[in-house]
Amino acid sequence: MAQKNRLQYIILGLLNIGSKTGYDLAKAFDSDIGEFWSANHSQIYPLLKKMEQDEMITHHEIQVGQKLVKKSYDITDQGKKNFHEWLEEPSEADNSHDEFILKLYFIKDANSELLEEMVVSQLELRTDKLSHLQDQLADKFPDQASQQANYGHYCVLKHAIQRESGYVDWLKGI
Amino acid sequence: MAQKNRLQYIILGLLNIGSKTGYDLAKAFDSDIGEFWSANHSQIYPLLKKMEQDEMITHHEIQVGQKLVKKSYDITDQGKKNFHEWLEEPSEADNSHDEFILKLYFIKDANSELLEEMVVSQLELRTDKLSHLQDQLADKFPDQASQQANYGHYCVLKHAIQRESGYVDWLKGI
DNA sequence: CAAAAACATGTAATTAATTACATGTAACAA
DNA sequence: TTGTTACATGTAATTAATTACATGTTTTTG
Repeated sequence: MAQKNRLQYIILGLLNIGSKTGYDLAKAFDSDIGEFWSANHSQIYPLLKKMEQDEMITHHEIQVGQKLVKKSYDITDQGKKNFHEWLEEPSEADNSHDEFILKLYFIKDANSELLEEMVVSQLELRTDKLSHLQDQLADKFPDQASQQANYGHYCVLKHAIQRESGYVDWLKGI
Repeated sequence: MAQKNRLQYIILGLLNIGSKTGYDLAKAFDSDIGEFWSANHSQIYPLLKKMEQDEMITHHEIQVGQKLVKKSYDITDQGKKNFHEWLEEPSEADNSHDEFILKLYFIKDANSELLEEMVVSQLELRTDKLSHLQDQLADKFPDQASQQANYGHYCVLKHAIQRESGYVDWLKGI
């Protein structure tokens, strides 16, 4: 395996909401999901083909206008099973692509038990990370002189702390 | 071009600070830089080779112990030029890999004019984005019912706003 | 009605990135 | 001294992702 192929799960999640074309899926990355993930149509169309081979999804054709036939994709039972297994897996606290946010996006029910579990474990992960960052700050930039000496690095660390701290606050509010 | 190959600039930035081995560079992604970027040694070593061919860097060998010879890399004038050109380019407000943070990390001087410019343009970009997100929230989740109906999506949008808002505050503090 | 924008679907070429494979040295601690 | 951890450097195989190429239809707007 080279990567977790999370795009696959995003597609499953989106199709779990309802039937969609490749174009619809691609569009989702221009708005909502684009907030924390990106994908191009040239990545989506081949993946849809592969996912259909793997029996995660199927498609039906829709006649539109005189000539155009579009493919609308649907999630299969196997696809739903895979999607839910992914949701239940622990999420890494990656700095770039945030898998937790990604999973959260697909939780509909505010009172879901899964949501509760997800938030608790993520909160643990993030508070650990925050205290680690705070240790680093104290260690590397103990005084004003050291802060000024490497201002960019100092700012970035401050930013990471603020981000993590905001993240923790937000998690607590869920 | 398939991507911006920002790893190249990170390496230039790190070598601009001082001579380093491939191992040193790889280690940087376990601590500081790991906060907002990732790279493996298997990506770094081949890239170092390529960058040396492109005359961005050179290396000298260091005898250590009885047998081991390590390669310590240095940035060339051309490399420095390229690095500074990158710093001066506008940074995208990507959601995953944050190029602005990346550049900031390499700014030493708190009173640098470049820093001032960078912050101003990034602030503009980010405030625009924030207001766009706030519009989205008002549009998609106007009442409690809509928030509950799609709680995960609501949380994610709230998170994006909180993140952007924190980002803007942090930028203002630089 | 004509033009433009949005819809719709793909492939090809290239580059980026991960995981796994592969090997060996040096320093340090028990 | 022996085992473990950290240092050190690569390659190979695979997958992920971007950019560019390619084409055509439908809907909307002026």
